[in-house]
Amino acid sequence: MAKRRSLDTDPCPVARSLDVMGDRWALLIVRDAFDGMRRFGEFQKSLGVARNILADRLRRLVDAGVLETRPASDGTSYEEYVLSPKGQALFPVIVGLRQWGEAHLFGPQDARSVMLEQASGQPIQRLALLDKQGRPLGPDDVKVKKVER
Amino acid sequence: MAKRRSLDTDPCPVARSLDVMGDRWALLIVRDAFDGMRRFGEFQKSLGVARNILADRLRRLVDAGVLETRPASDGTSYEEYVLSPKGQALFPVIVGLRQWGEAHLFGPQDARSVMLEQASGQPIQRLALLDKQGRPLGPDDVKVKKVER
DNA sequence: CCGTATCCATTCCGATACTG
DNA sequence: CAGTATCGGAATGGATACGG
Repeated sequence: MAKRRSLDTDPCPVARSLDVMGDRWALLIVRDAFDGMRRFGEFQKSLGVARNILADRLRRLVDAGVLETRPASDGTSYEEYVLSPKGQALFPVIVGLRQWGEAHLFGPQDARSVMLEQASGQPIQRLALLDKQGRPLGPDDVKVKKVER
Repeated sequence: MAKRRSLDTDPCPVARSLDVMGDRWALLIVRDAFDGMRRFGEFQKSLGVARNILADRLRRLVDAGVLETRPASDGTSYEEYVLSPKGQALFPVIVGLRQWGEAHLFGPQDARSVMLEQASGQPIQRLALLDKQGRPLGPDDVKVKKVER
């Protein structure tokens, strides 16, 4: 009784995304992968997560097509975990969470250890929805359209 | 033993965001709030979640400052839950998850029941990071800068 | 170093009964 | 309708031992 209902067939794409990525570790693993981490031990050290949990989450992300495995580049017989194109497409989500956290979850005295900037050294202005003319949109400019198929 | 470690003082803003919003229901509640839902029963019906869980999650989101309560507008003695400015700032995160799900979690035969468009009726192009000139940036254009405080 | 297996505590979640 | 209280089962997470 009381089995956890999967959202993988939910009509809402937000729900389906959360079914895959909506737990404590998945998006942190993806964050680290964007940071260039590939090895089991790198993730484990960065996250401080138990190894059995990490192994389970990596497996799920591989099954979901977010990560891909490849033979270790250092000749050892282990795996490396790299973002697939599908995983790379999560970039805006990671940035959105980062900017929200920076703006609303740090006090004035609080240490900020990371911030985003362009590779050129310029700070990034913001994350935005663009219309076809490249103009940024706000919540009130957007509506959800119900579609039958 | 084995107590769950909180991430609310983690130096990474992504981790702090996930500490607040990184569970199965929080972002779905916020999604519904963006959709105009305010009442306990509306959320419950939309999510199908158990009422005790919903009550707990609403309380946490209020405590976190993501939602605010106000007296019911219909004269009843209950509460309404509306997004605070802090909660509204999650808009890009919701949109990012929505677009990722639309792009990668629906098969060709699969029903899409919702899609985003501008209030004007135009489809939205995409979610992007903007530099100061308003140009969209990709993952390779961005780096993380470590900052001491 | 990379995992897997096992054990145990905590947390999550659904069902249901109950209150105002 | 809007919650609260309680229960039991499932999932999560940490520690640790073990094997490749």
